[in-house]
Amino acid sequence: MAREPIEDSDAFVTEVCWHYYVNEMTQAEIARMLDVTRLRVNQAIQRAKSLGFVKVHLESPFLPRIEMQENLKSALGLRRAVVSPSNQSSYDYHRSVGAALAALLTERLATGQWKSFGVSWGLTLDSAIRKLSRQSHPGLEVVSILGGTAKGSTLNSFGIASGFANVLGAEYSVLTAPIYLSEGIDRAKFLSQYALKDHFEKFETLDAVLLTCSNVSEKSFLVEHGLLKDFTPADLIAAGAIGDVLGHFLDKDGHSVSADLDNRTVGMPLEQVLGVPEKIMAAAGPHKVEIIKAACRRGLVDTLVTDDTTARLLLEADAASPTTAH
Amino acid sequence: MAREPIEDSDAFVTEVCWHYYVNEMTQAEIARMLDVTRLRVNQAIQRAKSLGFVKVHLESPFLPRIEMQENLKSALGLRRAVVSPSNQSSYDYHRSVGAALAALLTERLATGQWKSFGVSWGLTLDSAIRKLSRQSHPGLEVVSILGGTAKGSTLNSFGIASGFANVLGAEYSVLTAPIYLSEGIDRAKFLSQYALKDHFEKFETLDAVLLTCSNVSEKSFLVEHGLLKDFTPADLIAAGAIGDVLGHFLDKDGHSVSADLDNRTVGMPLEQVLGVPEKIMAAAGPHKVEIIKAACRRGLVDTLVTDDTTARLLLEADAASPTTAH
DNA sequence: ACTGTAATTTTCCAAATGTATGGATTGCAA
DNA sequence: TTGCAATCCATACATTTGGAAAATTACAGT
Repeated sequence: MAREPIEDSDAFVTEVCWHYYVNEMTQAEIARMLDVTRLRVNQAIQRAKSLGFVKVHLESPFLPRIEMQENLKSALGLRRAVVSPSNQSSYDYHRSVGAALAALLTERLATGQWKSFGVSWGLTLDSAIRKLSRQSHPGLEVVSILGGTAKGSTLNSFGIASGFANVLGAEYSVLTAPIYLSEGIDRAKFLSQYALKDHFEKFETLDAVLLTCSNVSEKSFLVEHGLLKDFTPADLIAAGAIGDVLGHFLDKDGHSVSADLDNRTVGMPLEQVLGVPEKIMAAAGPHKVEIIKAACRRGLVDTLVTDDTTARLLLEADAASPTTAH
Repeated sequence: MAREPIEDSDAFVTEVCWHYYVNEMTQAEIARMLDVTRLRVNQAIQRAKSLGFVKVHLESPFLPRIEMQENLKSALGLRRAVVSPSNQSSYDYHRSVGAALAALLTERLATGQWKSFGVSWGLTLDSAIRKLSRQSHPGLEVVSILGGTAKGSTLNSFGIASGFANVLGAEYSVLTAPIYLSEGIDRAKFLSQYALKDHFEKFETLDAVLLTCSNVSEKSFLVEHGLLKDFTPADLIAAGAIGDVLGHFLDKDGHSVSADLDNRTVGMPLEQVLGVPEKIMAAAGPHKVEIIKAACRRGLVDTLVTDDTTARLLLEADAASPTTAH
């Protein structure tokens, strides 16, 4: 080795960003003032952006899609729908929906008097965390409502709950268990463990849950990393599954296709979800259209956060199949 | 007249900003997608910025100046000091300090349990309002602690209090009176008016006040627009005045130079300010160094929000004059 | 002192952004 | 219809930004 990389301290990065965003200086000016190269300033700003140091935040983000939101509400029987504009050309589901969820969550935390809310996990929630501004909610508890997988630590059960809690200035409680129990483990016995029992009791008093969903495919994170050997995507599809919510694979009407798998799933039961006062689902992408509709039909969702691409598909599909209304 | 300017609706502006800031599309891409000219997109973004639609917000803005903050605290006997980096080349006092005050206020509102706080007026507070994100504090009341002037409506007493209340989601109460009473008006009688009496009583229970200050010069807003004919800047300077806090002109030690003028000032008395739990002064600029020091010496300040240019001058001046310590 | 390595700076270039200008277009009035 | 006035558009151009080479520097081991 030859030379240590000089680490741009957080203080330096913050100062650069302050000059850039607040004082609206150009990068070259800042470089001259602080006597560093422009490159360094440029990198500092980019690092700050990627680290989430700098949060941009639109004051009234949902004006443009109001009409679509209204249509979604009536089509899917929702209490509230949030549709964010997406970038059709380089389509990234998570970014836009994450930001919209962050804005919604901030609003709900400010006005609704939540004492605790449940979170599952996935890229969408991870993205929301990175869009949230730091807040302080001392009495609030973030409760993980789904077991985790071995891989993918940050967007796993643990990382998501603690991530929310950290940025919101809240407490958190994680579900220290795998999402699916291996064969041979007695579910009742496993769940009766001291720590788990306490945790499961918290599900009863949640003021809200943040749900996600996914379709059934090899690319799905859950299928790839979490699913048990005994269940293949093909099996599930054959049984009518079109996607999953909280690890439960559902058919078109939102009913579980495998009581067997349900029995091994460690997390909040869907029946219990139905009783939560605010059921917020954040999901987007053409491949999620069907499972979103299924989840709505089952009554698992009262607030849907999605993007306009997905919303359009949801409305089209809905208009095409008149059976939906029931 | 020939043609109406097509007004870019808020919805359009918001959508453009969402694509630009959240989806990180280029202006050209957005223009193509929405089928407008790039110029229009560019203008929409600029308008959004100037309207305060888009708020940028750094997560840990005060790391860089910690040392200076500590020095200020001990030099001026403060409980807390916030020093924001300023743009020395095109120096604008208000922008940077306004943003710093906005960040501090957001933090205090989240953690401190304020029921009401008082505000004076001026460009610095106006700038802070425009940096604040929309919040919701239903139980909070913003109380104007200083009468107004006829001119300069937005940064006047009324505009500042309602501006804070609006963005913070709070109530407000304004002081519907001129800052200085004309000669011949009986102060006691005037202040005993029904509406004013109620308002003055609110001063007793304020959890905090946001103060500003100014020096004595023809350029000072207060001197230019609010001051009575009977008092000229020259008179005040001759009497030892170096600036004003809440319309009271003070000397080096923070004592009023004109009991006569004090008697005509409509606002919170300085004696009463001393008893407020949090006394936050936001002020910057070389011309304010002396009055800031005077206000601190009088004990009118326990939290100072300023920029690094001013902080440096405050510390230099302080080191030069050993009398300060007392 | 020499050399190899790794990081930084310099330099350069392409893309994106901000701004100005002449000409086309539109709405209105005579 | 014509002329006027104001606006919008296409274009061009200067600045700023992002990123990627080539050149330089600092360090460690020989």
